[in-house]
Amino acid sequence: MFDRINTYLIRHANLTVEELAYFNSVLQFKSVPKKTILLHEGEVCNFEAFINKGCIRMYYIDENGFEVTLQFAIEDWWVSDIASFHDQKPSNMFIETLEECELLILSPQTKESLLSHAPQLERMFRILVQRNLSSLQGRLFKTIATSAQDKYLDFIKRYPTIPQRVPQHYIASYLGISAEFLSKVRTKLAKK
Amino acid sequence: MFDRINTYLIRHANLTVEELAYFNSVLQFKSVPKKTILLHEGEVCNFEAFINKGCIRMYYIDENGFEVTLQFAIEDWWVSDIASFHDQKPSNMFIETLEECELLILSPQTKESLLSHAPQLERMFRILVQRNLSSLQGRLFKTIATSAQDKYLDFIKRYPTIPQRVPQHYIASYLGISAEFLSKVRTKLAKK
DNA sequence: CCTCTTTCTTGTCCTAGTTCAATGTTTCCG
DNA sequence: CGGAAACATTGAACTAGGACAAGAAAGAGG
Repeated sequence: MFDRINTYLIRHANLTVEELAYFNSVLQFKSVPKKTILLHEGEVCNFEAFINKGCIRMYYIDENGFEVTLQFAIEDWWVSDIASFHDQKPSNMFIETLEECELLILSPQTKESLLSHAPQLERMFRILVQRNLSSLQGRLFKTIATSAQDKYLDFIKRYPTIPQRVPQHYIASYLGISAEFLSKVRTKLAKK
Repeated sequence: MFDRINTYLIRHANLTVEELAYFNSVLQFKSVPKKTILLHEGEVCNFEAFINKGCIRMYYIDENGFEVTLQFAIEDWWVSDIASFHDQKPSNMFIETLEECELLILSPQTKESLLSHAPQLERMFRILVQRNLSSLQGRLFKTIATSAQDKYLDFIKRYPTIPQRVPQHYIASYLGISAEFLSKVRTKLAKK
């Protein structure tokens, strides 16, 4: 049950055996069915979840019901609305399982106590957020600067396993194009 | 010379007088003329700079010379390509002064020693990055989901002082629209 | 195995925003 | 002060991608 996260933690932080055990002991295991909304707009996000198994989508919805997928997350990813989690303020996004999921969950309190037990985890979490930021920066650039086709090609290259796991119209909403247009892009690509 | 950053540090971290003094002692002050490129694509970013005075722009350029402004930064902001700074790998962005600037600079080494002297700064930097991430998430959403006009209105509301300080076509490149179209949006708005 | 729902495709028409080019306006610096 | 850059505006022609509609495929769950 903790194999996956322990491999992850050993790779990303320098923990003693005791710290690792403590980390495991504060995690809450949760098995969640497909299509469960883990966080609803307006709610305060009270989890930071490590995905042991499954696939999750984070997304925004605007006043007109228009959806934008912020992120797909699969095994070995952490999922949370950090802003909402950290400041305990209402979120403006949704987080939803796309498959049946096994999650290992930190609450604000357990995270706090974890950080005081093993302060070097501050560093791990900081680096995690930094990588996230940096990849989002690159994504914003591509979103603005490239054509729908190039964005799609880039996506399947970057996340080759995702297209097999999630409906195509979610990918469109990640790329910032309509589902119909993505379909057209794909048929055009297939003809080559 | 350190007034501004000390006010900032007192607000964002819990430092003793000695820690604050140490922080000041490792900062390198640098006065930089207008239109200076602080970081060029391909270079490793070796600074994290606090803006004491002035205005800075971070941007990407693609193969066709198309520019995307990632961020404007003014007084009290930290500027850096964290990914490049942290991993000491080549950057793919540019950082350029738009006005004459006064900067207070951390190098990778001084930051490291700072963090070992005052570990609670880990937290401050983590939160800094988190806020950044979260505002970038919101921006990506708006970039994808809203019209040019709404993006512009949102921008001037969010950053009311920036339009007075930076050329309009840079704002267009921040919003992800052409300079010409921004001009049209503005004249349309003015007619109301 | 069948049915209901979700997802995907294809076509037509339409529009927000682009590109290009020309002109006007500032700014800044020698 | 004057002239060259840099910046902003405007218009005309064009296009990438959107919206809508209708049908085809494909799951999934009883």
